[in-house]
Amino acid sequence: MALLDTVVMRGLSSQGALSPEDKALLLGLELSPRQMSASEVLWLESADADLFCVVKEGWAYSYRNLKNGSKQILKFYLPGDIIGIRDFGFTRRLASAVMINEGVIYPFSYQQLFELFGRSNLAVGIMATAIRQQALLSERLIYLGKYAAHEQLAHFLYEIYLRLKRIGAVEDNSFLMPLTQELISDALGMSPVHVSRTFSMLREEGLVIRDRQHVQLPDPEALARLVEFNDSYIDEFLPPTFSELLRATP
Amino acid sequence: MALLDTVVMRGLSSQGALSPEDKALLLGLELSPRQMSASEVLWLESADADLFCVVKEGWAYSYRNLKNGSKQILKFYLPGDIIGIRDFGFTRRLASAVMINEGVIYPFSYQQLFELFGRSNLAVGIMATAIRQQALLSERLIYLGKYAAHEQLAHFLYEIYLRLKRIGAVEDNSFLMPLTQELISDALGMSPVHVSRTFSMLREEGLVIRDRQHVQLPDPEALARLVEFNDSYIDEFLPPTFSELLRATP
DNA sequence: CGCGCCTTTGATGTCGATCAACCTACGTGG
DNA sequence: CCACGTAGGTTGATCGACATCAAAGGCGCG
Repeated sequence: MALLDTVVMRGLSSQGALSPEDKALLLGLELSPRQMSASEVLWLESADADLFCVVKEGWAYSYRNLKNGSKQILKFYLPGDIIGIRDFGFTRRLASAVMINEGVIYPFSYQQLFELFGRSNLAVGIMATAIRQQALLSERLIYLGKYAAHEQLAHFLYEIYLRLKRIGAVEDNSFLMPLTQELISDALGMSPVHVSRTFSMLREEGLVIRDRQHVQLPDPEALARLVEFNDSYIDEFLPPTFSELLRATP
Repeated sequence: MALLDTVVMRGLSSQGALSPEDKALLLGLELSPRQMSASEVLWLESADADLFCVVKEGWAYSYRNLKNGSKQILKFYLPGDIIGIRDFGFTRRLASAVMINEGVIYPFSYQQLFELFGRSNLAVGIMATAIRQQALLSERLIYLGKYAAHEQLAHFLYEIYLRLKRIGAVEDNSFLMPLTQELISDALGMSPVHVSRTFSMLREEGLVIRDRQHVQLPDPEALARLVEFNDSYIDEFLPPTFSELLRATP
């Protein structure tokens, strides 16, 4: 359970890239769920790094505290995401991780991952997960660099929209987003007030309707055009050629 | 040759985490060098992704073109770095990659990587490389978010300094940096003029002396303090516990 | 020597930060 | 059931960091 629920593993599986033994190995991990309350801390920056977490229910985020007292959010984690991959290969956490609302997570240790690495196909899956995270980070970086606030926010919302859509959490172009404007401001590196103004701007243009946690994108395509969104880095699981290579390699 | 020259693999090797067979496998890859001229393109955004490149000599960078005509540089690659890991797991390149000055690279295909994945220890090494890149990206993201121009530039220079130092390319606190201010501006998301002004500011404070490609940091520690640099994400190769786990796992 | 690339310096404009007040929804306890 | 407190959100006024435009000063190279 749980690791197979991961976004990437589901993709691998649906492409027939996982052998029965691979699946058995994943299932054999025997992860035990842990109930988390809102704002509960998974770990703090520079704590010892020794495990990952698969998010089953709820949202979480990772962040770093800054000198000036504010913080920079690196990523929001939705159900199906793996938290902690960033720190794999380091002795200590590079960022803190905290739940946003209540939820359920499945922790699993580095040691368990090592066992999976014995099977090359799974190594590829884990690797792909890590790379995908990096892709999300790159996109954010690009938008932080030279884009105006409304473009950043639009891009951010569209990313969330796509990620929720692929786990079936979007209906009628609307979804639940348990984020305060302050959290969003910490992610986009702007002030909370400006996030508010920017939401107003997008509302007036008919692109985003938001009431507390309810968000609706009346015309997602228009939004995508505004931000020139290249969805491949979210929609794609693994390239077709990979599945072939994986089946070919013993 | 070449893959063993990689920063991470050298780290792994020095910790005794690579078995003789691992090393043999790496050496057996038989990579052939390719001479590159300045500004030569490795690949363009959305080209088919099918290989990596180990940088042997010279500098390179990856970037994305933006709507407004400018570009965002994602990363500068120095000798010992691997270019293209970001795209592994995607069918197409997420960013273009270009040489800065002339140099030598060793291309190797995805297929060759798959063969390495059969050996779990090597999978871990590759994985660690990818994660490390992500860490660099995270740091940049943090600095783009809420920091002033002089802090960003200081952070950028100190990162380059550390990376060059670990490959032995720093002498007397000074090094060669074949970057124009325009390239730096594209990386930091600010205007070229402001990069110039910011360099002046750092010079007046006695933190950075720059003449064309020659950069000297009279007091690296002062710079590190200014940016609260946490070098673990560059200095560290693999945590000691990893080496144990790797030796333990068959 | 003279052309181009890189860099520097000055003047002006603007996007978003900051400070501050107010408003709304919601939960708590009297 | 209402009074109140608190967290989140909106709106206005002011200010500053950086962008942009423009011109001029090195430095290397053909």
